[in-house]
Amino acid sequence: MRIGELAGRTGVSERSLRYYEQQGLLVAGRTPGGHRDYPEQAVDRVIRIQELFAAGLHSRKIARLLPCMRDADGGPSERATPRLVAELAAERDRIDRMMTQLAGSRDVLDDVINAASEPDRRAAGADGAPGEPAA
Amino acid sequence: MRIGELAGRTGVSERSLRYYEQQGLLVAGRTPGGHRDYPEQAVDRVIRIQELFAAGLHSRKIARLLPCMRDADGGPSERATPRLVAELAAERDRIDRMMTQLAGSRDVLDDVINAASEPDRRAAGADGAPGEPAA
DNA sequence: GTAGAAGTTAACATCGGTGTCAGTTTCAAG
DNA sequence: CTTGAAACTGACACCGATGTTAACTTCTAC
Repeated sequence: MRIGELAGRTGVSERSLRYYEQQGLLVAGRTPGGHRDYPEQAVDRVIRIQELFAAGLHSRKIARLLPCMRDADGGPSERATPRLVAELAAERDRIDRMMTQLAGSRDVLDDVINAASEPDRRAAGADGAPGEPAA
Repeated sequence: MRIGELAGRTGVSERSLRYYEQQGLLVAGRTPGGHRDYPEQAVDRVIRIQELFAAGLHSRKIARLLPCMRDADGGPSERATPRLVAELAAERDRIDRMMTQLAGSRDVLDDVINAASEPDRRAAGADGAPGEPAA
């Protein structure tokens, strides 16, 4: 498929797809005229790349990681070097910590959102019971 | 406490603490000489701010959010406007999606890490059974 | 009082993925 | 062939939290 279709199906801009290729994250065939031609599996790969970016990995690390992960495409799947394994373990721990933080922030947001639609307890207790007995 | 101590206790650089104040996220008293003087609760607040940054919120939105969240300090806690609530709900949904993505990426990393320490199954099945029967 | 640690302001740099514009070329359909 | 959509390359801009440096002031302990 061509870059426009891949962009549409993944939600990733053409600009980014070209950037991924430049960084060695994505390989594309070429038509005789020089247009990129992507295989079907590129869709999954692009989504994976996006997820890894979202997880805070940099393109260089992703580039080293990609050949080691066997996705559905069943590629050769290299073995990660001890050095890379150590780096990835650190990344994974960082991601774990980030998930914990995200959960905390999400709860904070929920709290504020819920408080905004509560009936108004100005000087009421923390419970959800109806407000102070009218005088 | 002074900025150095706050930085040490929160793990946030002095630079960032001053930036937080500039953005209206953090209030500090001043000594007669102009040095910042933080209350004890600043520690919790800074950690919250860091979490919200990690969650992808921008300083401006955090600045609007902060007066609406009642933390342990039991501040007045304003009520969020409908507009803000809508924005925060969007942020929360985004955070939820991000958590899902993070979990996916973490699993990918675990996969690669584990594969690197596996016994070697070159042409073996997907199961963990001992390799091919010797000839 | 004095020295050195710690704090202050201001300005500039960085990082890296992405947006955008410009000028050219290719593709596909009439 | 022609024409308009789509793709190509290359360059520049941006965002925004944080690092860093510089020149100066305040605090603290002797």
